[in-house]
Amino acid sequence: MPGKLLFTNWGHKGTRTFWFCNTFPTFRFAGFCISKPLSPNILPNISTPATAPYFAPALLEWYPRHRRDLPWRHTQDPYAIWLSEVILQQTRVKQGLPYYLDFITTYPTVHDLAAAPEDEVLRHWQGLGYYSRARNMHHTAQQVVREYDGKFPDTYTELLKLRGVGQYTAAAIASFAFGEKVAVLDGNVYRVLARVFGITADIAAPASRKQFQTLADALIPAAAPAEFNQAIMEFGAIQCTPVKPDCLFCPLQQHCFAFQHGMVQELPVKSKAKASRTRYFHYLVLRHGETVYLKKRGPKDIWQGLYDFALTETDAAELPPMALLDAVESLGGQLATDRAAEPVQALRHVLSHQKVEAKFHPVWLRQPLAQPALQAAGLAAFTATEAHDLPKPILIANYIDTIWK
DNA sequence: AAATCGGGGGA
DNA sequence: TCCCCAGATTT
Repeated sequence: MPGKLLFTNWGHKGTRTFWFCNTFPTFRFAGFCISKPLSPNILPNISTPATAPYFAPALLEWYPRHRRDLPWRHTQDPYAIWLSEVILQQTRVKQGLPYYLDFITTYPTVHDLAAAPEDEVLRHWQGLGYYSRARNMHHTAQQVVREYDGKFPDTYTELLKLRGVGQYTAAAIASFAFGEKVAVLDGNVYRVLARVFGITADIAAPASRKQFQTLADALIPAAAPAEFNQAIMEFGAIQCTPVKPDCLFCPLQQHCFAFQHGMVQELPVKSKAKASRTRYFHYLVLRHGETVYLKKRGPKDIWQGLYDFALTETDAAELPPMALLDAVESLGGQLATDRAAEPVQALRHVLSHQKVEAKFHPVWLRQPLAQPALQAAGLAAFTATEAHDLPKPILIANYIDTIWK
C-alpha cells in the first residue's frame, strides 16, 4: 500500500530526491525510496536487460551456500521427484515435508502407489488440501505402471501428458531428474523475475505467463539447468520472500530493478482474488451403538472422494423448522429416547474460494438404518476405527476428534 | 480468460 | 482478526 507508508523527506542530491522510509528499515541503507510506484514507461526493455549476465551466476553462487537440506534433493529418481513436486504444488515445504516422508516410506516405488486403493491414498493425503492432486497422482502412478513399464517419461513434452503434471511440474521433473534445459515458472520465479527485472505484468493473469517464460528461458544456463531452477525457487523462498525480503544481504541488490527504484513492495503486481461465498452446512451425525453413518462426497464440489456426514445445505444460516427431523424420517430413522440430547457444534472452515459454516447435529438412532434407505442416500455404516481410517476433510476430522477424543 | 479446488502461517 | 501464499484442471 504505497500511499499509506510513512515517508520523510531526507534531502536532495543532484536532481534525485532521497527519502527516509520509516516503515521499512531495509531502505534506510538503500539511500532512498519513493512514495508511489513508477510509471511503467520507465521500465527497462526486458528483451536486453543489463542485469541478465549477472543473474544466473549470482544465483548459482548463492544457492549452495543457502539451500535447505531436503530429502528430494538427494535423489535423481523421477518417481521421488514427481512425488515431491506434486505435494509441493500450492504447498509450503514445511507443510509438505511430513507428507512426502510418509508417502515415500509407504509407497517406495511407483508400483506400490499404483497398487494402493484410492481411499488409502486419499487418507495419507488428508489435511494437505486440493485433493484432486492425490487422485490425479494415483491415476498417473497406475498409468506409468501400465503404459510406461513403470518408468517415467524423460522429456518435458512427454511428462506434460501425465494427469496432474502441468507446465511447472513437467519442467521441474525434466530438469531435476533428466537435466533437460527447460525453465520452471512457479510463484517464487514470478516474484524474483518481476522484482529483479521490473516486470509489471499481473502475475495472476494467464496471459502474463508468456512474458515470464521468455525471460526465464533466456536466463537459464545450458550448463546447469537443474541447479538454476532449484536456485531461483530457493532464492524466492528464502531471500526474495513475498513480505520483508532480505534485500540488505541480497547478492542481486545492485542489479535489482525493484530495489534500485524502491518498488520492492509493489512487485510483483498481482490482482486480488474475488471474495469467496459463504455456504451453510448442516450435518446429521447419525449414530447407533458403535456405528456412525458417513457419505462419500461426489464430483463437482469440494472434497471430492472424501467422507463426511449426511448433509443438508441451505442458503442462509437458519435451517427451516423440522428440516432435520424430516431428513431423519426420510431415512426411516427413529430417534432414541434413552439418550440425553447432545449439543449442536458450530465450526467454521475457510477455503480459498468459499467459507463453510458447519453445524453438527448429533442424532442417536433407536435402530440401525435399513440398507435400502442407506443406499438411496449414499450413506454407509462404519465403526469408529473404520471411520478414522477413511479420508475426511479436516473440518470433519477435527469434529470427530472432539466427539471421540 | 475465469472459475474452481484446501489448508496453514504470520502480523 | 485479516492478509498472505500458490499449480492444474475445468468451464
